[in-house]
Amino acid sequence: MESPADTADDEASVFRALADPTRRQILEDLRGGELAAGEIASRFSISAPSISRHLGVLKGARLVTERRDANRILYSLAEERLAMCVGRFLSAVCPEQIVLRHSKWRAAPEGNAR
Amino acid sequence: MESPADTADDEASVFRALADPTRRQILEDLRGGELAAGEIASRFSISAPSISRHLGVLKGARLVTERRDANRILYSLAEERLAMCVGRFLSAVCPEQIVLRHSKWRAAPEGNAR
DNA sequence: TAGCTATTTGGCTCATATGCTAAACATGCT
DNA sequence: AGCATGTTTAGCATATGAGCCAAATAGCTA
Repeated sequence: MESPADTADDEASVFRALADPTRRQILEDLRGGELAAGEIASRFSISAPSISRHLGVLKGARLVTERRDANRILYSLAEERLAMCVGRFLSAVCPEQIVLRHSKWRAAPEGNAR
Repeated sequence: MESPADTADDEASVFRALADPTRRQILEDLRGGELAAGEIASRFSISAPSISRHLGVLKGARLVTERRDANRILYSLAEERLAMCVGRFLSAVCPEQIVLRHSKWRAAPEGNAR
């Protein structure tokens, strides 16, 4: 089942995940299809454990999903979630500039934490 | 003239600016038009100096512009830049999900920093 | 100039984030 | 079982970030 938390501090975890350039690059790399953790790590000059941590952050923000394939763990991109979370914010701030293809999210609630 | 640095570490400054919920809220607040620093600060429960720092970060990412009006400094939203920077990334990662209204940016170069 | 308001800057504390290496865990193979 | 491979977890060092208060700067008005 889908996790219920989808509008509130969700945005926070997504934008924090996107704050790091390595993580953004991982997402771009996953655009081509699922990749094993090691394959991802080999594209960067930082250690595998560090990449593993980045993948953990992305997974925590639910921007990627993982599945086990024998020895390896394959990661894939949660495109729609990324587009929804970021798109929701973008259309709250500059709705004139952007248009979402799938507009099936709920409008962002007015109550903001401050 | 547009500032020349517009594709490279620009994205980094924008996404780092967006990582903080207070800063995202400031951007949303500026959606209604320009606001003085003090007006912005009064909407939050944190100190004016802290808000000033947040505004500095947003200004550094060129997501807001400032203009002086006598005593006060009025900030306004750089909507298009926000849409462009975030939209460029979004369409690099999940181009199927989103569509930009003004598509007048250059395509992101292949050479990535890593 | 003095005094007032608005805003930023300096200097500090505390928490979080990122990187590393070494060690643990998981899976498959012989 | 024992070993090789792939990945994560533990533990640590250092850097960055966000908050505060006090003090400095900028502009206005008397």
